[in-house]
Amino acid sequence: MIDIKLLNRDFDGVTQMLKRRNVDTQLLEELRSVHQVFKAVKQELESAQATQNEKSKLFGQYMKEKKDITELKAEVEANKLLITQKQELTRLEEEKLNTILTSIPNIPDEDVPVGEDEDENVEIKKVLEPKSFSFTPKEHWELAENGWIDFERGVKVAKSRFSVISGMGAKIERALVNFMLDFNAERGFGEVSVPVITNRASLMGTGQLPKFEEDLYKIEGEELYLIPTGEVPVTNLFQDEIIPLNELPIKMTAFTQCFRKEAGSAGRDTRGIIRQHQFPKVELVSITSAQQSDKVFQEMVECASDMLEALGLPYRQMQLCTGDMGFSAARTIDLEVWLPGQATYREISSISNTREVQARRAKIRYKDGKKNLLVHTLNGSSLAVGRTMVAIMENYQNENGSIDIPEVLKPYIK
RNA sequence: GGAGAAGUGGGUGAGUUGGCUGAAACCACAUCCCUGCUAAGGAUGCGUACCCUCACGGGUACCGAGAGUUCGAAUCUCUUCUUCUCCUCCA
Repeated sequence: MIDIKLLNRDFDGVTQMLKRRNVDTQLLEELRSVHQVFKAVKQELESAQATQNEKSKLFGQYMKEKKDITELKAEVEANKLLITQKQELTRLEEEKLNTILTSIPNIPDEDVPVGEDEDENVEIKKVLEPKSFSFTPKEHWELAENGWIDFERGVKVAKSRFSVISGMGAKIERALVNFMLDFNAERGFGEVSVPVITNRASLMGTGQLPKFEEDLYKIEGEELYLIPTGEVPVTNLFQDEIIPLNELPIKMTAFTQCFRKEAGSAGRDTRGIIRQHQFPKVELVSITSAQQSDKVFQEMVECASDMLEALGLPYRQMQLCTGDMGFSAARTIDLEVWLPGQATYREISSISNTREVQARRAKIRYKDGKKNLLVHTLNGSSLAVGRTMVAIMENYQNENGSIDIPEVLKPYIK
């Protein structure tokens, strides 16, 4: 949700910035005019309410002084009607306002490259040379014949895009989670364990709702949803709070399962566990002041990057262009890991600074002296665990189909 | 799941025969004064959001949430959520 005051103050500037994300200028014009109408109507409402308060006070006086109240009563009654009308009007305008407001994506940072889609993302750097194989490297689902991943049984107990990890695969998955959490802890990210089901308010707070409902699993009969990412519960931990400045930045890490319907992804990545309805992920979330946010963003990018390096997985950093960024993000850096089986880099982490956008929705503020300011919220995967396992399988495979285990994971595997 | 009790500002906690209470008091906190030594005393300020105003200042809403009764509700009614206690149940 963008800052409506900023839009009013600098309409052309905001319009320019949002144009880079293909937001229709006309929509912004409409937003501005709806806001004007809303303010006007609300003011009329408030002045009618002020009258009502005044007259009601008089009423008490008259009663005490035993004065005649029939005239006053008539006035007050008429005014009451007016209030009801204005209330209805105000409600309608506010609804319109919110509908537009919640449908506008975040303003990209000025230095974010403009582009249509992922083809125009900009590579920042490549780290670690993909190793060359003396044989044709297999894809992870072929390697999974070693028993690490059981696709059929996943489908049996649930449906397609679910799988079962077993044996050494399961041990590695668990080792990865522990390794990641420890790694993050060392860099100052405090561990939290949170609900994987959240309410509507939380999903509104981080921007998944109202626009992306079709990709969420909803609990039948309740206003509850399975989380599509740990970002939702962790960020919303501070929903509606005012945090003292000296407690910032708050840096957290959490391991959760994530659930996505993958609506609109039919036919993509149908083999393997790259795209599942349920997947484990270790998440990083930070809550910072405006001044801290760039620095912490960098720390998060480094944290995830160094983790890949520690695991010995070749990757590249990509700066997403305006067209490829998520709805709430002002800037995003994706980490893409090298998959020898596919001979391509695939997303394994995505780190975003949403600036004030989520904070405004979730009402997360901090107190700087006497002022209450919106925090900046940042989130990023500290690697998707499933995809990390895929990367390990493919990068550490031997010709006979066996898979070596990265050094850093060995202490975690008994 | 069943039966009771309760939900007020950062905290404790008044207010529940409806109007003068957005809300006493105390604590905490902030600034200033006094004092002078590791403590104390005094003054003032101290919720959130939106709107009007260059500013001083003013308006509206909010006493868990939503709806209702009323000229007027923190105070009455209904719904709902949460917490606590007692059962029941359970990893």
